[in-house]
Amino acid sequence: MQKISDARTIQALMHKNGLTDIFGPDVTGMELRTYADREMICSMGDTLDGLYVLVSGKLKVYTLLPNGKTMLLRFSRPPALIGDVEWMAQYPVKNNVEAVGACSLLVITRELILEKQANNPAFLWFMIQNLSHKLYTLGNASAMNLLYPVENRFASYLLSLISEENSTGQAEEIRTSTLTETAEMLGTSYRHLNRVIQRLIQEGVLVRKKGRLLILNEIKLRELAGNHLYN
Amino acid sequence: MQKISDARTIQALMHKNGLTDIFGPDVTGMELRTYADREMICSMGDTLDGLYVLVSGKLKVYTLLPNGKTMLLRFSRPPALIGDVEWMAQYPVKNNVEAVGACSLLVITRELILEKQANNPAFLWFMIQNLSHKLYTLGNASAMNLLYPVENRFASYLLSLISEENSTGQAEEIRTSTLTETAEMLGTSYRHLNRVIQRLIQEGVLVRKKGRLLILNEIKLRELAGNHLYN
DNA sequence: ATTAGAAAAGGACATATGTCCTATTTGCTA
DNA sequence: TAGCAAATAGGACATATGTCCTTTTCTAAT
Repeated sequence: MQKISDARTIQALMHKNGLTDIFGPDVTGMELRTYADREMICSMGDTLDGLYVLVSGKLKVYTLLPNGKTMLLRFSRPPALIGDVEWMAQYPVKNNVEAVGACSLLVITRELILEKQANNPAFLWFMIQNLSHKLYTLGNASAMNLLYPVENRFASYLLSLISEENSTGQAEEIRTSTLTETAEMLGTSYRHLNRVIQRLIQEGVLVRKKGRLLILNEIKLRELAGNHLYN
Repeated sequence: MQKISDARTIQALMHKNGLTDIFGPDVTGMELRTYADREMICSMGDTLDGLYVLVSGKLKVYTLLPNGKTMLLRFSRPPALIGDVEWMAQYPVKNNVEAVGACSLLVITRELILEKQANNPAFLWFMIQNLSHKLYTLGNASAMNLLYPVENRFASYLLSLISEENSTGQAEEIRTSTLTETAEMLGTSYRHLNRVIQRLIQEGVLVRKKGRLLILNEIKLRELAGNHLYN
């Protein structure tokens, strides 16, 4: 993780992400942090030092279950807030947030929030809209998790991870976890996930290549994914 | 549903539920509505005319899935907000909210919110804390739905429904749905729910009596429920 | 008391998934 | 290049759950 203090860069990102309308044009106390692939933005048990706004890249958000396993909550893309639930309502951090590829986040420090924004209706509305959106999408994901079997959910997971197509017209999985970790996050066993992968290979939807999964039939995969559970 | 306009009653309930601190002492534009058992507070597709605050009784909140089935989201007890997600972020109503027993709700009308509260930081903070709490508990419920089999989830469901113990020391299920509806809301089949009930009867946890389920071993039921999924 | 419809109960068979374990492959380090 | 640990793959057996259907019980109306 690297901190960047260049005020012009920060100002430009704020403007680009509509944050100037909320915080006003002359705000100070904002930081820009960049993270490398797989770097943790925050982990369970952490105390957050502010709110984080994802302004570029993608994040994987997952939680730890009582049985020690993990469970994927969502992938986040800009603009997304990290830490709003825990910080505002003063709950302990219970989700892990991990960079998928390089990411940049603006950090709204605690002082900025407490001293200047706690009574700013524009900022509070921003929070409300963000929380409502998360509640809405988590409700959808929760329903789909209960309703759909692993095949559909894995299809959605893959679609959340594919890189741009290479020159052969195929999309390639961005490997962010081992298959064991992926199985855990999808709430299934490694054994069963492998059955699902095997079946998708037999159906010509996927192919293994050098330890990666290539998507041969993206249309079919989207069909299987239905509503994107993890977006 | 009955509307009650007595200002003294409304003022007393506001004070009792801490709403005077938020809205101020001289607020007008609030309504009190009482609902009978099984009456709908709102249904999918409705347009809400304000925010609802549950001040007495209990509500069952469930959603409709793409396959036409329902799924239980939570039981709500006072103080709980209804309609905050949909109204604030202008999403369509996608949950059904149904009274379990007699209920009373204060309705904060649209005019009151738009004209007097939209820039009231105390009110906005109230919203934020409510949304954060819902997000936190839905995340827990989502995880448990994925992690625990029907037996545990049904145990939690029953514990959310029991009335006070009768003189024989047993708790009795408040029947709010047919078993078919209950199975749907728990995301399982009627057949499987009946297997689970059969097993719990064989284990001496439950007994059937005149079409109702009596809880014989509440300790065991709480053990099975673990974290209360639906509270 | 009877009847009809709804709700409940459960058989039979199927699929989805979990657990436990062994074998093979891959990747990294020396 | 070799060795070792981790990751991957899959067999065998088990449990959880779904689907489809028939039978039984319950409830409400007459």
